[in-house]
Amino acid sequence: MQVQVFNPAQVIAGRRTCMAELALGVFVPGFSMTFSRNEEIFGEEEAAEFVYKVLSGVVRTTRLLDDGRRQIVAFHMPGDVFGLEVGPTHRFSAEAVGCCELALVRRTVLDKTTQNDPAAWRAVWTLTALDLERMQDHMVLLGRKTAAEKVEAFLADMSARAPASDGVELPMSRTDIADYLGLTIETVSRILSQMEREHRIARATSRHVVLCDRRLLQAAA
Amino acid sequence: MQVQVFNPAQVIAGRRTCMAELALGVFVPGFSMTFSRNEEIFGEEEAAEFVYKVLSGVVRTTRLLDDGRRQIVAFHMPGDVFGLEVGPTHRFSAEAVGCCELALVRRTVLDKTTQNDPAAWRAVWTLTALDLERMQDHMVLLGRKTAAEKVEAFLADMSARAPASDGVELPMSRTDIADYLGLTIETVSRILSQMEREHRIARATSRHVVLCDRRLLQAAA
DNA sequence: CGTTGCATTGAAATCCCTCAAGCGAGGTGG
DNA sequence: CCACCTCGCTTGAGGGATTTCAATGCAACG
Repeated sequence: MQVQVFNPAQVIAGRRTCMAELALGVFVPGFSMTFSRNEEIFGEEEAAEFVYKVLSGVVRTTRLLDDGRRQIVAFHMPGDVFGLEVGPTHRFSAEAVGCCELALVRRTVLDKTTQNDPAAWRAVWTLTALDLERMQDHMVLLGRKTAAEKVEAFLADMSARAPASDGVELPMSRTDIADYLGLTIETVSRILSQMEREHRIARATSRHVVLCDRRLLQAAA
Repeated sequence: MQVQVFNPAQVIAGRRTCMAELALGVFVPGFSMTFSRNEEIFGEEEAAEFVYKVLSGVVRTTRLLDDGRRQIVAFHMPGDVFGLEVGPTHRFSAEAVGCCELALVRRTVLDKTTQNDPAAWRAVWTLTALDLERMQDHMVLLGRKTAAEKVEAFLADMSARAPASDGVELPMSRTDIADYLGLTIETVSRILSQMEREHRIARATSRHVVLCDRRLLQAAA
């Protein structure tokens, strides 16, 4: 997949300043930016200068192996914060799944905010800890679930996080889904087709899925 | 596997009070306890009353699926902290891999410490964030690596975290290794045998492995 | 010396991947 | 407006990595 590269230094001119509520009750000055489809937000090993919050659209964070194998570590939906690191550099890359708008906050600014504010620290910790919980759940999926179970869990999760008026609108490609679930695009496609044959889902378009199965809907709630 | 159950309320009598350095520079009053092989430290859904630090031995945290499939989320080595939750309950169970000694700190005591101390909060956040980093690395392994790569990565990791005088002393069973790597015991065993045939490792006993391969040793460092 | 638990090994089966082709929507240029 | 291309998705056939099932080995222990 072709990925455009974004260099923050060049684009600062196009920023719009704003106050971002990074976590519950923690407001910090930052600015917002838009990214187009597949545009790189930051890359692996890059200096972690900013913390990001999704205002609209979806972001994926990914890890690449030398031979091209890719694992999507997370999808970030509106309201989600990402890019906060312990060390000085990012440990994976982030790209816009579709066109999206982000709030950027300088790491140094965030540090200054939390320096004397335990409540702000608790809020930041909660963000990270909730992220950790999500990762742990996903590890069980990656390590111990079958392809069918993976896709079902994914649909249920997306249905909960990005509900459309009628069913789920999947913002990402089959390749993204596969790299998130540890599968191939073909397997994802086949399982969706089979679920449709069994009337457990219906498809308006390839990206718009309606959940019909009782169990799926329950898992989504 | 048979798992004994531990009920903290019954055992408080046997505790020894101590000051635990939960995170760098953060000392809190707690007490220490010992657990025997396969003894349950806490269970899924249980109230998260304590935070734990490994003093000696190894602990595994696991998630169980209804049909018995198991995923080991992490192994905790001496110095590691585990059991700290956002919500009121534990999200997985923890068991002693072998006989081990833990420091227990009441969650309420930790909360009181961090309440007015941003530095303590930063330390706690760092613990959680480093945990998150480890989980993210492990997700790539689970989702995108072959069985051979998984075992190699595991040996390298254990070699770095639990180095023996000569090679690696694996404290956990093949079942534990398999459930950590998303494989079966048979596959783990076969790959170790194959690595031995190729003189990439040597085995003193089934639990004591010596790394011979250049690449493995490099990965361990 | 039998039992028990853990580890290894083999043979067969299965799930998922790889390779390859076809399909359909959307965009571009003649 | 239609031919043509591209890109993402689907489908099929075959193969391979890993699991499953089953048996054996081996060390510790009573």
